[in-house]
Amino acid sequence: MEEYSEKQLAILKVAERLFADQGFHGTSVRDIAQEADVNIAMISYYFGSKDKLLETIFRYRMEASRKFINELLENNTMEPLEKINSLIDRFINKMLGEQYFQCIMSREQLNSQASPVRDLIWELKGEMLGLMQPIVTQAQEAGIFYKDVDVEMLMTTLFGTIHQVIPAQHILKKSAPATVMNDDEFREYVKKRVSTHLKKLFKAILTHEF
Amino acid sequence: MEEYSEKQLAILKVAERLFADQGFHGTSVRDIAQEADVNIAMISYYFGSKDKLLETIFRYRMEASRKFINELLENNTMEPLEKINSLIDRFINKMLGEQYFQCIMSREQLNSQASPVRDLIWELKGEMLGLMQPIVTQAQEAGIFYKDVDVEMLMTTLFGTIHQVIPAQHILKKSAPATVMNDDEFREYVKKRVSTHLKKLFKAILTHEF
DNA sequence: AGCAAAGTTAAACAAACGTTTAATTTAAAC
DNA sequence: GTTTAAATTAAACGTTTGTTTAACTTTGCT
Repeated sequence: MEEYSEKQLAILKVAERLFADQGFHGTSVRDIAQEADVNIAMISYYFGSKDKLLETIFRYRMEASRKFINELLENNTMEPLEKINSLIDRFINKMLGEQYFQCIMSREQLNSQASPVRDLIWELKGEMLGLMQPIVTQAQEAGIFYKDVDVEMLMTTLFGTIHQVIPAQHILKKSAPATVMNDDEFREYVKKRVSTHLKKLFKAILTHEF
Repeated sequence: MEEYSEKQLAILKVAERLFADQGFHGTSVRDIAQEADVNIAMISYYFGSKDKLLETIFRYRMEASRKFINELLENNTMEPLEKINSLIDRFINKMLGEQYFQCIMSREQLNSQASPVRDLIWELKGEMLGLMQPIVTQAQEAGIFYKDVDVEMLMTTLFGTIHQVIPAQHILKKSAPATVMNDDEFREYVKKRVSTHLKKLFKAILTHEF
């Protein structure tokens, strides 16, 4: 658990945005330095290398994700379906709230070559699966959820849908209702739409009710 | 509709694999030339530039996708749900059959900067949506499908799930049944698993039956 | 004030990048 | 067999890449 100076945070923030928008190899350290308004040498000075800068971004975000997971583990008073719905909403909020990082994840998980970053990704995904699995299993044993469900694939659908929505937002704007929207309103509109869709999907497949 | 020589096809094939595995900017023309066993200059000679090489790959694959779409449009004798199921299976087959290209699409659709390639992607996605939309609408009007369904989001789920499965295959191998599998058997196993999952999901949400 | 460490800078580094050149070989046409 | 165009090559092109250097400034401590 390290702390970062303002300047370091500025670099991390700019780098995250540029890596998301143009890819890791599509972004030069000079681009980052210029937009963050620091000297090029500071990136190596602070983070060691461009690779380690990416790794730092990952560890930074993943630490937050771990906390996020642990918080979710504490909700014990809810009904199974309420738990699932809460989980869906929290996932949507989390992932759409850090879209730049999610873009980087989308990209990096495609790399065929093994790397520390790729390992971190699948480690985290495993933990997320471990979050939903027991809820479903428990509800299945209690006879509340239907037995014949592939939870791993359901998690894949959850991730996949949200990851697909992130770059699709340009398009969703066109099919949105004609009412004028500022950025915040549109963000809420998207969240609501994904949330409604995923909750319906999960409820239907898990409980066979509507 | 152009034709390509063997050497050109060799370059396209190698480039597609490398772009998928390491990203566009992560792959050098020297890498491509070496693996395709041609001189570096041939790439500029044939395709003009590295950018146009990527664009060529896209146009090549997209032409096939267009044909694919037109074939799907001709199935008129089936029941609505059969049509959907057939569509799901064909999508899975298509996309898992060209995984390298789908990886490139996954990456390129994240680019924030406008480009010919990005336009092509969303154009194609629109066409795919236009493929499912009328089937659903027609069945809704006939009272066979439930009214309250967000087809655009459903299509997002379809794409998202499959796009998420492609890089997740390493992991799926671990949770696969212990029976020994060669590559072809595993590929079939994955297809079957995704297919079963998606069909259940679509049937539940569209018909409210199981 | 004086000193040591940390922070910051412009400049330079070698390596890798995409692309082009000019020379040579191959193939096809007459 | 000669000619013309296409294919292929090794080498060089000028940039850009990530990283390092060495000089300089700021900061914090005694």
